[in-house]
Amino acid sequence: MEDNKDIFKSFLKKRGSKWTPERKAIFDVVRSMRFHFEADELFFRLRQRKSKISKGSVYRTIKLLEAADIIRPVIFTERHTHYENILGRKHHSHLICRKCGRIIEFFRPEISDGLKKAYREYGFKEIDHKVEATGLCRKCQKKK
Amino acid sequence: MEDNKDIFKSFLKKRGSKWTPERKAIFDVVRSMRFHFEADELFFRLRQRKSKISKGSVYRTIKLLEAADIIRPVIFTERHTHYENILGRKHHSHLICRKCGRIIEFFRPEISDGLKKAYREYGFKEIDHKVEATGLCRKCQKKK
DNA sequence: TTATAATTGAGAATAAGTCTCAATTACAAT
DNA sequence: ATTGTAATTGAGACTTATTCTCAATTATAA
Repeated sequence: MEDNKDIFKSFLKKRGSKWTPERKAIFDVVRSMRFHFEADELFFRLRQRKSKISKGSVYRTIKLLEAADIIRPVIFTERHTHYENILGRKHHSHLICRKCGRIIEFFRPEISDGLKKAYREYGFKEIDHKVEATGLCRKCQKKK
Repeated sequence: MEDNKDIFKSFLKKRGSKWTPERKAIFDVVRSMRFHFEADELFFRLRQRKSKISKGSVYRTIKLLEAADIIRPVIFTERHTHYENILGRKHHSHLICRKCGRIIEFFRPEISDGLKKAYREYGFKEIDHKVEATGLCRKCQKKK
């Protein structure tokens, strides 16, 4: 397995882009995120670290991290985009409670299997997929 | 099967809301949409029909149609929300070409099966789900 | 050390969607 | 039919995530 610490730097070098302190700081924060996050959250955490990186750079770097397959957008039917760190993680689906908003990550081989068949059937080359299932969690079902 | 023409009217009556000409006009346009659409598209089509319904009413009515399970949001990683008419349609997944944007709707029993298992495993009561698979269609694979 | 093309910060711009509120309207009760 | 009233509407202001612009700065190849 490649060293995760250098994956973004390598990606940038490979495409002739620069490895700047701003990009390093943003990548560091992203690597520290254990769950889903939004652009604003990165910005806030950078501020906590006394960094003065601008929002513009945060958004710009998010796009680069997406292009590098380090994060991917996960959309939860809200207005702003959520991301998740996918470095070294198994591809998974999301189960979301409509009432309390709790998010559970799960993996089901049947789903991967069905997707693989669909890609084959329509002659598509696979890139990525998202599965978002909504419902009511046990607690919220009781809470009439 | 219930008469689709009256489903929205019944829904509104049942909850003590009014059946207005504006809501009827918007529902008519929605019923005429064969594929995915955005709020703006409804607004534009209403204008073509010489209707002067405001954007506010379009957005408000979209929410009601969602609550009535007549349309549902389908999110394609873009900034604005897309909807699809689900009246009398089988639940399906989307396969999207990253290059040309082509969207294919498909159904795979393995996916329904995997989702059902996930809902059961985590004790969730099912509401809805979305599956969005992205890749490159046959044509775009060739077009290096 | 220097040249230069890429990157940055600051803040203006954009645009989808929401909110406000006075005027209008559907419809239940008379 | 008429009326009372709560719901709905249109118009446009507002919000807010994200993008854009551009002059100043900086990483890096030469």
